[in-house]
Amino acid sequence: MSHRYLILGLLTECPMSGYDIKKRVNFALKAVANASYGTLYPTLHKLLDEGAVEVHEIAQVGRPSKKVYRITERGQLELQEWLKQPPITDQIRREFLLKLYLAHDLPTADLQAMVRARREEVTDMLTRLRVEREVAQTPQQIWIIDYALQLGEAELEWIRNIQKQITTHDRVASPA
Amino acid sequence: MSHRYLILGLLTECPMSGYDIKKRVNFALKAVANASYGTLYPTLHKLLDEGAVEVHEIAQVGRPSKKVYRITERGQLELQEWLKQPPITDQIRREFLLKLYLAHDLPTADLQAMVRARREEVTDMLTRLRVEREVAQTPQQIWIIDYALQLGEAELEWIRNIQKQITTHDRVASPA
DNA sequence: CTGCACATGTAAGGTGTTACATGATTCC
DNA sequence: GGAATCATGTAACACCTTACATGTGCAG
Repeated sequence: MSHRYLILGLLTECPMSGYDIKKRVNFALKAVANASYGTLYPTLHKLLDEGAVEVHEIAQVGRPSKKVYRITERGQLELQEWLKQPPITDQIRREFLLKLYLAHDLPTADLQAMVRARREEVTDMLTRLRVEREVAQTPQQIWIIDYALQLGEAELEWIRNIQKQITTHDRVASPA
Repeated sequence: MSHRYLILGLLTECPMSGYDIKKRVNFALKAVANASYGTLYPTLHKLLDEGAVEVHEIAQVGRPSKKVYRITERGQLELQEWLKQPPITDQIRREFLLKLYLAHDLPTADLQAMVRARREEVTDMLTRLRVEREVAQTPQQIWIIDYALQLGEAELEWIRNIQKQITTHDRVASPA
């Protein structure tokens, strides 16, 4: 349901096509949201049916014509209503954590490899985020990136701790 | 798909009924997973069909008979295979963050209320987690709780920062 | 000439939640 | 008497991803 409001929210910034919305989500919000065409286009059609957006088809030379959607007053009201509702509390879901929990009888070396892989993944993510932070334009965008950075750093610290525990409770595999 | 392995993994600890599995998930894993009966029972039936688990019905006095599921060798092999696969990287999804991002033209007071509410939510969560940490029994359970604690504390710090920014860029509503 | 960016869409399938249905016992 | 705990299950629906289908122009 919140894809609906994601779209309405982005159309508040400026009118856009479905294709543009996807790029925008991948640029400014990829740390916390995503939108596939399979969701995006049907949702736009539905919003159109309900009068929350309106559309203007724009012909282009050398490339397919685009449908630019603009939010209506009605859509804006609906968005404001939603924003005023208390947000739902999303669960932390990490397949990585589930595996770690269930991995009690996996060989220690495998467990260490898993944790090491996750550490690298988080490190890479942090690097990417720091680059993105430089090019971010609005305070809101920076908030989102800082959120992801803060969580990533926290996870790294947690991982270092786990690694100490795994190393000490059993023999160590040669580090990669 | 990972509910399947969550169930297999818990049945590795000891044979259980569907009802028991739910309690166990809510106890040891509620920070990172959940299991509704609507998923649990159909998944158990499927695992039974495929020979990954076996069942023994146990009659009880004064309450419904229970079906105790036990993992088979085949189920254990499947679980080990899955554990060896690299975990998928789950996205951070927070409706709260999305609202914050989209709330640029919401009145400052509303924005502040939203952030304050989130702060309280996280604070409460941390309190609950610290209690749970005391009663946790295995290192794995403590890992999970520590993960949630670490992230929660990171979010709190981030929130304090956001609050400073919101306060300064506009007049302040009277604090609650 | 291969692949990417532009641009829109549909269909099938997987995954999961909520609500409903049933029914005994125990605690307040 | 009402609510919670024990215990199992189904059905309807919401939601989302993947893969497919289509087609042009430009850069390497």
